[in-house]
Amino acid sequence: MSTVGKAVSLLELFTLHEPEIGLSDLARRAGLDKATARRLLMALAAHRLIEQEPRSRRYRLGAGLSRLARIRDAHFPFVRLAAPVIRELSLETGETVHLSEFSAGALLTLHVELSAKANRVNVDVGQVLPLHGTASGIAFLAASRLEVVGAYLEKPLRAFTAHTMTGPDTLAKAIAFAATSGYSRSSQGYEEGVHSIGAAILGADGQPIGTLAVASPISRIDDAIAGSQGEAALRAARLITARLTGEA
Amino acid sequence: MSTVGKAVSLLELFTLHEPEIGLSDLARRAGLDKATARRLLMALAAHRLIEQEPRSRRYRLGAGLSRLARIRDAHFPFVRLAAPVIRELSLETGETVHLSEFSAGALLTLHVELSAKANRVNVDVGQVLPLHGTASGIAFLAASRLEVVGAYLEKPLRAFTAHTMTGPDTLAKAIAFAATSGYSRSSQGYEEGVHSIGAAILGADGQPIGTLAVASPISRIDDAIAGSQGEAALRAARLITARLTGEA
DNA sequence: AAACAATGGTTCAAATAATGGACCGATTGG
DNA sequence: CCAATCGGTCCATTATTTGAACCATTGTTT
Repeated sequence: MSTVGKAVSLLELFTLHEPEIGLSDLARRAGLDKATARRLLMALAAHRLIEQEPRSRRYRLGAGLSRLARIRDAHFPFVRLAAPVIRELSLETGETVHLSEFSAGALLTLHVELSAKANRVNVDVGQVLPLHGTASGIAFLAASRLEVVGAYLEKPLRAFTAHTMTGPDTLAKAIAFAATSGYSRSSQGYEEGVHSIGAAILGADGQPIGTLAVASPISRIDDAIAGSQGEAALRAARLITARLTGEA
Repeated sequence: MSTVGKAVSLLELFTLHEPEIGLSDLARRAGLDKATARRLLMALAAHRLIEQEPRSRRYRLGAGLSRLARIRDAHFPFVRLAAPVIRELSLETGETVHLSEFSAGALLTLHVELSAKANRVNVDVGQVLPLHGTASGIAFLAASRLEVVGAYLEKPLRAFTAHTMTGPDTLAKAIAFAATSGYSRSSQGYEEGVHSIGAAILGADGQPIGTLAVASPISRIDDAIAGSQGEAALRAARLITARLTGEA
């Protein structure tokens, strides 16, 4: 791996649950030598992508990241524009709703609005979703150009649960449903007991850039509820698309 | 410079005003070979810190930065922690109060609490403040290490109004005042008719990371009021510092 | 249309920067 | 009090990065 890749993989070790990590720990988990890890951390710290807590000497993500993210978000205000719509959709459906952006062949979860119910689906920001096997992914594929879909379906597809759609035929069917109805549906394709409804968000060029999805415990879902969630998800996705492309 | 440093300096070429840059341009500005720049960009793109617009083939900051910034902000909630204190200070003084973070040689306004009065100072989130010429900046310099201050004062300083302090001597005096009293004072240094009182917020290492400032119409200010605003600003800044560093 | 000057992207021998085992002093915990 | 772990440093060896020369393509100028 490139040196830069190693440095970035150090950054990626930090999570919401573990925002500060010591040197030895970082080196061990990244599979690097302690000396190497330290040199990389120092290089990152020089640009404020990493900070070091002076008391404990542990490392954490730096302010430079916030700065760079602000620049990106100002130009590409996906989350900022979508967040209120996502929240509204969560209140309307009473379920957890999450927003994802397409990036490097997968969907990256950017924002989550959790259901207020005790029995709810939990999704983490930062989670990477495959294009097959999640409602978000199917909705994304359904909005993509055919050549993109074809290229994706050629590769072997991993099954995450016993219900994951891996056959090209069943997937094509699900994609066709999403293409006609405007929303996709996935029952326990990624995690047992979770039902999801997805809809694609489009960029200014009409190509999909991300998705939103309503995730419910399967026990609360029947066809009528799924249908109304689908309509609501589609409306929300179209609203975000319109605002993003300035057609508001 | 380390390879990692070069890669990060590529990221730092993107700004609010120029969020997409082509390969040759990036290489030229970073002082790197085209081939080198591209390899670094590819390494960054593999981790989603950079994206490439497929049509124009230009590069932009990637979604991974937003992800990492979210993790950092969740753990190091500068604005979230400071906002209630800012609000309280605004209510106490009856004036507009704003919060800034040091970033790339200047202060970036992150949060504003406007005065309830009709005649008030308006400040915008996102506004960039110079270190000289604003009360925030003087307070920041007064809390910085001497070498940082020296380096900054060496460069020629722009005058924003007829009252802007640009001479090293007058600035040194203002900094000295801020260093002893804990708060800085600037009268019409950045905008005519505006009087400001600033105080620095410190990180865990004792170095300043940002500032807050009380901004009033100059017609409402006399020395006694300025003094009480200064004491209040200092208390508020210390409270935020304490909460940030966990010494609450 | 032809010539031109950019652009993004690729290759490979040479040069440079990254690597990691050994080591140090300081904490920590049994 | 000792053993284990921590963060941090050193430097000969090694592997990665480097950049001039090279395409193919695009868009501009003559």
